[in-house]
Amino acid sequence: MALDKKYDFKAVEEGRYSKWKAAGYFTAGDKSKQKFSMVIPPPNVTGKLHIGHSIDNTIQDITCRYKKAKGFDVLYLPGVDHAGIATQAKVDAKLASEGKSRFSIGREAFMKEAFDWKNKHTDIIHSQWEKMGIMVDYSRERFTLDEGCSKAVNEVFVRLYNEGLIYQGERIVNYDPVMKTALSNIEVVYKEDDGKFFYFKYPYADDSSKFLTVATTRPETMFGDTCVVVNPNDDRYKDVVGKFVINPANHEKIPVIADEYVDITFGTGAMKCTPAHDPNDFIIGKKYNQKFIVIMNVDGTMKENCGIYAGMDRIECRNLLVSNIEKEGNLIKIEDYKHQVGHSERSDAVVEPILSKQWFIKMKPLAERVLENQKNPDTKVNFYPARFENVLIQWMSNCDDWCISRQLWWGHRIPVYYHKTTKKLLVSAEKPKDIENWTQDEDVLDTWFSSALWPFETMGWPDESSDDFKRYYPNDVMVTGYDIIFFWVARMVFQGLHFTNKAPFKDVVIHGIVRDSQGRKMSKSLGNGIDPIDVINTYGVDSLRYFLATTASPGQDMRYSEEKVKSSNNYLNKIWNSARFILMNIPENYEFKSVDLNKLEAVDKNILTKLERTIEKVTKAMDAYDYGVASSVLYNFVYDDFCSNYLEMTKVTLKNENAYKEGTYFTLIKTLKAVLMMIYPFSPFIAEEIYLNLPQHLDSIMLESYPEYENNLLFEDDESRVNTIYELIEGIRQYKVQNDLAPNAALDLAINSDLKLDDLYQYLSRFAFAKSLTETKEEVKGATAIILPKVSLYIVDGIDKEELKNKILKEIEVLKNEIKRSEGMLNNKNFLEKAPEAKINVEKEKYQNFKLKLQQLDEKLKNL
RNA sequence: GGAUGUUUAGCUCAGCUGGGAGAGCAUCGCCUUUACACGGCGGAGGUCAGAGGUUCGAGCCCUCUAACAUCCACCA
Repeated sequence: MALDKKYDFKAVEEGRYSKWKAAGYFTAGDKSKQKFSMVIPPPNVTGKLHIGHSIDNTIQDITCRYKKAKGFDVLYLPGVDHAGIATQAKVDAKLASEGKSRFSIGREAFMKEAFDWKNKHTDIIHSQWEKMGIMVDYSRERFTLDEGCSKAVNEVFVRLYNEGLIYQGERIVNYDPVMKTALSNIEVVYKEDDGKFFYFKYPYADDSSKFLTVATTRPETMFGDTCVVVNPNDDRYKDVVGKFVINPANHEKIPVIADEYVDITFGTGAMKCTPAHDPNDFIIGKKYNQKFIVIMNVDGTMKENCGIYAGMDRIECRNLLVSNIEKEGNLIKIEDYKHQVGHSERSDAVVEPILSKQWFIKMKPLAERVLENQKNPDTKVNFYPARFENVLIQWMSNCDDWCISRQLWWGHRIPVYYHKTTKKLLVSAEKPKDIENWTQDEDVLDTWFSSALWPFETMGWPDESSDDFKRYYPNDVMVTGYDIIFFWVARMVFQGLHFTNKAPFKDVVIHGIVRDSQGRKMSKSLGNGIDPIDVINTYGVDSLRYFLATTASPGQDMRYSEEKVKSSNNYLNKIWNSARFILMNIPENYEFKSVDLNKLEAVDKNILTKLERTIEKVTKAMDAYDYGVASSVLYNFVYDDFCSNYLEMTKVTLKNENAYKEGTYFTLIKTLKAVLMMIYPFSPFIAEEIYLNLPQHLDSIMLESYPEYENNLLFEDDESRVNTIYELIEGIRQYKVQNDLAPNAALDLAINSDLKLDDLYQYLSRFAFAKSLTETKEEVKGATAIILPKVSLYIVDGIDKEELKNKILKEIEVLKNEIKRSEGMLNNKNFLEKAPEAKINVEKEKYQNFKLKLQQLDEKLKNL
């Protein structure tokens, strides 16, 4: 078999994935091996996958393919997330475009719509996984709303409730008036908005000629005000504390109280207090036994207790109220004011803090368990890079209780039932038998509630005796972006510890996000997103994967760069062509078998030695999830050692009748195979295609083992002798360029060396166009010398000019500086005492070489 | 206000536990040599943000400063 002249990624990738899948290579379950498991972060069923998913999946798949090649039974478990708010927003929008709403069609019909949506998008996601080439085990695919996950969710809810860790409470929560649901604190994103600061007169109740000035950004909440608060140390207001003022919005009498919370220097130092619509005011309200007056509906319209404003939208109300207060002469001024305003992460609506009854998880005991666990080196979760552990610890150290109820339809219904007549509350995983007497809680759970259980609910939990749970839990690694540590990683860790007594995974590998070429975040509004499918169609998935895995260092953001994708493609083409060369040069029916290592040619020993070192370094980096380092070590080996040096050399040995060619064939195939295995996790398609053209291949590279480091293949003497040849060739080439000689100018050479340089002339004539090579025991006068440790090579003709003299002078200058530096070090007592001996010896050797070279250059200069 | 990250060649970025700075792209010169022009050979280009300090030795460790970025918490 022979490879095509050009690496055609389309031909290479076409149909390959379905063959792998059909052959069952993605299915875990080989009990003879040690297990390695990971779950995919389930993508939302809201749309198609973007390049952020691509980097995530690429790193996961590299990890899995590497581990599989290293002999593990790998489980890479796929699935999708129902994505409560996000999906419901999409389905709501679809219904709206058809002139319908979820309320007009009812819960059942809505759920059908939503499931249709989910199915359609799951299909899209599947086709994208296929395009990305990820080896997920479809036989174990899960969905966060499937039966097993629902069972796990109910179990967790009930147990946490019974343990007192879930409670129902009336508290200020962030309300999204567009989606009409409560949100957790981390679903609120703060943005700087242009707002207004309104200054109002609050006349004294007993003397309308006097007033307090109170400033606010949200005048519409004044209907819920119960008092005005000033700082007790604020001299301006000492006399008014304890008196009453008139709320200019509704003309009600409210007291002025004093509390140190108020910042004297901010605004006017007098703050209106709305206990039901502001978290800080809520605390003050509790402290001073205030009423909690809710004045806004969940859709952002004003309640009946707002007089003429009842039913108005909050902003409409604000505008009208301000102008009415102005008419009454109580508006002092309006200032422009930039401030941070909370927006809903999903709908972007300005969130309203509203007092409402919701379900919460009590975080403190759960978080403390996480913090405790991180102190134990044996059971802690290891972050790569390590600094991200701080993000977890910091958040766990001071997080608020988690509001888990959502006023949505798409999600896990809260397993709480209210008795129709007795009003008794029942928390139960199973529906009550006399369901007709009960009403189930209308709310669903936060999506992240089920996501938090993902690492174990997908493996059979709560049935801890299930095969997969016993074998594959806990997971070995979790790969995800840093933007999701709070939302997901932290919650998986505390739920895992609480319910399985184990951290859900040993390692967490954190990666950054892909930005556009200018470093901006990709977003719909900017329209700067890169569709991975477009990249795959242009450059192939192997190039995209290589690019994504190798462009950024761990945890760091990266910029999308088409040039780099292209250069990844060039690299793969290079590997393709090196393979093509090798396959062209081994005999037709060559059988790959071991050979007599002692008889190997020096150039073969040289590359085998370098290969072993490469395997060692690459493996070490792969084990540390450091794919950037692994790939660059391999890259340098492939380009410099393998292609530029070794393959060129074999052009000589393969034509040499006396050479041990069996050894060269062996070395060629062994090295190529190792290179393929090392590139395979990154770019599996091209690796497979070439692999299947090797002699004695298995059915697929997916069945092949990763190369092991073998120290019986280290031939250090031969390695350094051959390196000397490479250096001589390089020196002659430089000489030609510097002396304006044609690259193929023929030269007479003389050599003085103790080294056994096998077939040196062959190599020099082939790669440096040597006309002759003679041995000499002394310096050749008037010739240019290439001086290496233990070798001097003289270029006898091609003679000098003034330029050459200048060059020598320059070289002498450089050498003198080196010698000065070296002498400085070697004369430094501290260095000699404190530096490691090996380092000192290296420096001494360098020094000797410098001296020798200088002496020879001086000679040469004299002879000119 | 708290925290983290970044600052290295024209551009985008590597640089592992401190021991004389690398890659890709771009650029210059030469080469169509039967693996590859998606290439080969050779070159040019860096006070490693700044200032101190530790060390025999600092891009790397410590302190401070500056710019940029991100996250968390936020005063009505």
